[in-house]
Amino acid sequence: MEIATKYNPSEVESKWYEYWMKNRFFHSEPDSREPYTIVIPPPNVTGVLHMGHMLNNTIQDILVRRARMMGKNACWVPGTDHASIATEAKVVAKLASEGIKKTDLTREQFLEHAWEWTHKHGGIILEQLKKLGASCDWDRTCFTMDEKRSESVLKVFTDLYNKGLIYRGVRMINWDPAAKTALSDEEVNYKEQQGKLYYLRYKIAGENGYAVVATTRPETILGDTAVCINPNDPKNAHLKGKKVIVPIANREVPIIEDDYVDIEFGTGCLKVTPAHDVNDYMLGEKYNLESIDIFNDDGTLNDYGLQYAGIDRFDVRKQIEKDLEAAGLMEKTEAYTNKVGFSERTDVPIEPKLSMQWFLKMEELAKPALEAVMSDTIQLYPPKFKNTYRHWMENVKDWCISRQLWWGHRIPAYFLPQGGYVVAETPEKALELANKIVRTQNPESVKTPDFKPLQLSDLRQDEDCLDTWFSSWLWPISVFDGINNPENKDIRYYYPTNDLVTAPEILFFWVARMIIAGYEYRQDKPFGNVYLTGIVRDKLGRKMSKSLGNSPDPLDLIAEYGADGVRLGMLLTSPAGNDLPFDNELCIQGRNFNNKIWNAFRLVKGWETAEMEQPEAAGIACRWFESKLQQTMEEMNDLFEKYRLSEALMLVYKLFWDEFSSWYLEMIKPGYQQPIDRKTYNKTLSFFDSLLRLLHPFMPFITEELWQALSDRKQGESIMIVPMPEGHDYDKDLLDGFDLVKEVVAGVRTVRTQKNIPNKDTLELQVTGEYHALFNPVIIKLCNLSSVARLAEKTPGAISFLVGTTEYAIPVSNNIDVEEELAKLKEELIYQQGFLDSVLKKLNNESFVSKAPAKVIEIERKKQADAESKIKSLQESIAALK
RNA sequence: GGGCGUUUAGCUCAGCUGGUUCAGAGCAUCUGCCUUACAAGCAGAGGGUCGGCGGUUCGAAUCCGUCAACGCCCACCA
Repeated sequence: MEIATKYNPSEVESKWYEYWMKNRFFHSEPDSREPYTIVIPPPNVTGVLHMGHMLNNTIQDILVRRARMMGKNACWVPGTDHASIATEAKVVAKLASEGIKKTDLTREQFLEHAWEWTHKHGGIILEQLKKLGASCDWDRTCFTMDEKRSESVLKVFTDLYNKGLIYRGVRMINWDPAAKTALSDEEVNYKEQQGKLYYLRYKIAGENGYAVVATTRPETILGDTAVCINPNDPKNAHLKGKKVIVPIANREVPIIEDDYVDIEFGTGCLKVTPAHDVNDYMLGEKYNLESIDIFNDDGTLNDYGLQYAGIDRFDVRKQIEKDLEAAGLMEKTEAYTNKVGFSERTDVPIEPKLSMQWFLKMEELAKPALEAVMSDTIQLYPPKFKNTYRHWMENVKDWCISRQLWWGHRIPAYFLPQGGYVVAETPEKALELANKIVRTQNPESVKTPDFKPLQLSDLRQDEDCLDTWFSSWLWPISVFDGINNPENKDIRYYYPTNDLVTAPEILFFWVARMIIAGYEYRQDKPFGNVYLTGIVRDKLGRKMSKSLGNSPDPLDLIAEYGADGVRLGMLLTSPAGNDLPFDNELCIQGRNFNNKIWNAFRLVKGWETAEMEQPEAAGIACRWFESKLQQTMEEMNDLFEKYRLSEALMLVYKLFWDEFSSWYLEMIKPGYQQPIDRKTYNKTLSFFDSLLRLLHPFMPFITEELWQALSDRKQGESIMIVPMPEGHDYDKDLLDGFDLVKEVVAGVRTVRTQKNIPNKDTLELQVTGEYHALFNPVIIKLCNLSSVARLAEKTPGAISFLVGTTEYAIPVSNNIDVEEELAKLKEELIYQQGFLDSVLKKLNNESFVSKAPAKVIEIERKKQADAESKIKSLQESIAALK
């Protein structure tokens, strides 16, 4: 059979993915086995796969595939997020490109466009995940805004409202006067702005003096309802208890005192405009100040703007500066740089604006969630995030859950014509509640003949949507329909899930809130472990982003290096929580490893077998590799438990490349065109099988391809559903002994390289000192020796090296460079003597001998003896050469 | 401004409660090889005063203090 010398991933990947799908290997149903569950962090429904997804989903797939092979009933639930802000922004942009403004559409029309967009672009990302090899249970694919998830969200909202945890309140939001919409904090970009700091004079009521106030926004004075000083500020103490006149508005406002004011800033005197500044709003709340909104939605001034009404805020600023100067109320201006928030969408400065929002009380809800992480009921990897988590949870603020958007779960609150509102899961239930209110409010009118109960059309549903996270926080429960049907068999079997793999940026937005929801709605954690990945960066350390254009297209990478190659590339250098500086170089390394495995397979499958005695070297090799395999598996299990996946990969990488390919296969390899004995051959196939299984979670495609070819497989068999190799005891002494063998072989090879002795020339190896003959056949084979001779004294002039305290020597017939050899030996001698000195220094130090534990002293004595023995042998060699 | 974290070879990282020759791994680099699985390979080699300073200790990459640089999260300066 001719097999290409290079592995070609594109030929095999789609074949095996289809095979897995056809055989429904990814699908899970509850059964008697132990479950292993992961829910995917749902990507934005209209998103495309980026490098962050690659990393994240590679890790999840590794965990799921491994769990499956460990005998668990593994279930990885995929899905997408409606991502209200991001998706709505995309739809708005798409409509804009067609000349349609959102404001020209009704809500229903807009949603039609949004759904159309979602159906067209939604799920592309899930198809892309298949290229990566993701073994998701696609039958369970969910969407945060599909029917069951929507029902869950409304149910939870209603429930929390009924528990008194949801309330309405006024809050500052970011208003985009160009788009006439509210923006989330994430959609605001702060930029440094060159501006002015204006010092304005507010006349003190009934006196001649002025209070001088520093501001960057003189146009907002029309909304001023107080001036604030710090109570500990001596220079403004004379203002205490006074009132001042706001310029132009000529409104008398009080001087209030609060230590929020920075004495050092400006004049230490702050104008308070509760309607247009977040901090001022808080002062307004605290001191019960009036709030005067002076802006229209488009950023022009309203009637409170007096003569400036109808003019844009920035034009007013210029005008008011002149007018104040003219009135002698402008003390001075200074150049000033401050940060101004700009709309990500329209790039105009945002305007803080007060608006009525819905909130969720967090304090009580957060308690069990904090406790769960602090007590390690839920483990964070890496654990350093525990601190961050605690800090946030201890200072948790109420969650503003409303968004001024159309794309999302509409808030199930219904306003009654006569005022007030009801909250219910459906309009019908809302109507029922509303009529109940009507009846209790007005028991008499109900009895009159012309009483008409409220109709659905009388109710006006709240216009706002819920924050996207208000649906995704239910994800681990809602994907199993555990909100709507709390006792169904899926939720009871799969919940709590095992591992969550996500980015640290959303630890609070998402992870913390899922934990909260888990305890509130299942009285249990949503997952046991949280693996926090790093950020994928480019070579220059920049975050990969679309705007920078520095992110490679994952699908191009897969086409170039194969999915397995890219998976390895992602994982080779990414311990949990660390950023991943991505470089194509890593994929090349991954691809090369694929090729290495491929070629090892070619070698093994190319052998003919014959009935013959197993060579001694092969027998030793089998015993040794058996132990090496066991040892590595033990170490891998340990690393997986600690979620140190990169290290686990590196371990199996070295096991295959170094131990198996470079050592084991070289030891058992038959001579050219010679057959191999059947015993060794079968053992080798079984090793290969084990190695493929260990590698499968990391590189599913090539391992399936080779596993299928390793022996005759039946239809429906697959490496992804066979068990991981069983671990058992191994021979530690054998492994230690072999480590010495490696050093001996390396020593001989070094001699060959240095003396330019071709491999085909047979050499004799002489040994003086402690030595086990067990490995002789192996050493003879690997080094092409004629014999290993145990001698009291080596041949004079032979080239020697030390392994431990044993001296090895190779007699060479000619061209030995005595000077060079002497120099080498002398250098070694100097090192050993230096080492001996440092050991003796320790041993002669009385405080060391008296204070150090006996065991440590014992080790030092051993070092001394070894060094002395080495020195003796080196001195003998030097003498012999001379 | 508040909190957290990082700093070990050219790069990315490992080094657990201080003590086996502890200064490591992979990649990259250099040298020699197209040796009958693999040049996407094989064999060999070089490379770090463990960020600086100070302290504790018989002994510090490891513990403590301090300084510096970098990163992240949260809040935001009128």
